[in-house]
Amino acid sequence: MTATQDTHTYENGEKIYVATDCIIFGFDDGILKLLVFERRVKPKQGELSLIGSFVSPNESVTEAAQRVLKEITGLENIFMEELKCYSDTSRDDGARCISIAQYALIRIGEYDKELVKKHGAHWFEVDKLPKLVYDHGDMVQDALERLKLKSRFYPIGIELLPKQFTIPQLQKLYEVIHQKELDPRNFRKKVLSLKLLIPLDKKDKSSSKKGAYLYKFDYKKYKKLEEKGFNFSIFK
Amino acid sequence: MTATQDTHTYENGEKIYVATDCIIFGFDDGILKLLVFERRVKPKQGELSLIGSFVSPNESVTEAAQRVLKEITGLENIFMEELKCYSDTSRDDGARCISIAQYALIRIGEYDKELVKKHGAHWFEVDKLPKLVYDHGDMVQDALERLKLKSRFYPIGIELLPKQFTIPQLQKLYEVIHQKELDPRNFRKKVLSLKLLIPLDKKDKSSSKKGAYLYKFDYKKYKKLEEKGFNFSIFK
DNA sequence: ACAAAAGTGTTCTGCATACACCCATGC
DNA sequence: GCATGGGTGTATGCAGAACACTTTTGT
Repeated sequence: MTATQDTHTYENGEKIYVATDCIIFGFDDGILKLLVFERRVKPKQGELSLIGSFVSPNESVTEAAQRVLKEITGLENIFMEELKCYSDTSRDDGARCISIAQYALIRIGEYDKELVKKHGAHWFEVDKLPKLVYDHGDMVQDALERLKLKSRFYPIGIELLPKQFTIPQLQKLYEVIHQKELDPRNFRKKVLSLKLLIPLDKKDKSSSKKGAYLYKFDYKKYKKLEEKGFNFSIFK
Repeated sequence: MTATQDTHTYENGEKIYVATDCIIFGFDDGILKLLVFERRVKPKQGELSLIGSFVSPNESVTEAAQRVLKEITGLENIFMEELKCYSDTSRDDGARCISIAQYALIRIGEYDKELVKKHGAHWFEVDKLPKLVYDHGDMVQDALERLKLKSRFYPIGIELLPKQFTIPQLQKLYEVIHQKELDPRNFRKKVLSLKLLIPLDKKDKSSSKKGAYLYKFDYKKYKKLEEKGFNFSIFK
């Protein structure tokens, strides 16, 4: 047993492999999807896994995750947050390895399709997800829970929508994340009352004949409000 | 750069020291306290740090934290939750080391005083906290934020109170955590309306002449409600 | 003309807020 | 008998929940 007093002396420490795995969510026309990756090499060749990497000695865990994300999707500066650390001794069948999982929310229209294809990654609907290797399935479940919780109080769902979006689109997103139907009148009222959507006087006609007004999210205003301790909740 | 496809092949992985640090909160008669530890050995001898340990190859991070907590306080089966991973390359001045911080909430009357003394640990009031080594100060700030957030929606504050407690005690706890005065009538009404406190027909006279009724928290009932997706919030 | 989705307004109810007084007891 | 903290009740307002109809336009 490593004696408590000895942290930061290193003598009693043994090194461990440290990895990060990314749970990459996308929202495609009413459906929540996950970017997973088909393993091309042994072990577990042909099986599905999250996209991950070892953390190298000259980068933080966050940097490692950002590197991975860029490598696969070409995207930078996107929403990504630490989920939790997976460290069961039995989680892996090789050497001892812990993984700090991160979940990312991307706009599904914006990633680099060539890169994704090149790496053998595919989008799967979250509710039709096949088995993933090791504890990656748990990671996805935990990430879904987190998304559900966090999106109630923080506008992170916005990161999954195109920069310009309609209110029905936003509603559908919340319905999918929370697996719950919402009343369109009350939803609209609540969302608009927050005064965080900027109307654009443009319509999106892709999903109806009448067309729905486009909005964009007022990041600046939200940031100011957040600093003042502002807090909202979409449902009770 | 570690290629993404190679996770779980280990060839490209380099090992890193993995530690865990515990942010141990206690609530002592209206004051929120933190258990910190005076370093007896070099480096940083005499400075204050959180209690931590390296994670050994045959234990999970959680197990390591539980081991540390037991070693220092004698306590087992207490509330502890992962906070986050601290992994900046510059966070330490020795070898590369990441730390997965965990915060724990203990009943300050129940720990083993001999053990704590033996290890050179002391309680400090959180708002009079001296400088801690490395990024431990950040960890404490982050833990306080988390405690604030989580205690609004989950009854984790209970873990800081004696098993039998009064409503004024509970209120004081919330006031300290949220740094906000609460109306005693409304607080009482809200708390009792949840029907999660079992009245004990006993009074605690330690803080008033009249004495205040003692209650205990109905863990079983809460667990059932939680499974059904029940959700409360102490404030708006 | 009609189907399909977008958009609008009102009522009701419950919960958070604000607020003032009596109670029990040790000193 | 008085100071100290504990305990109770009520009025108000706001925000969430429930709910039905009109608008636009492509076909």
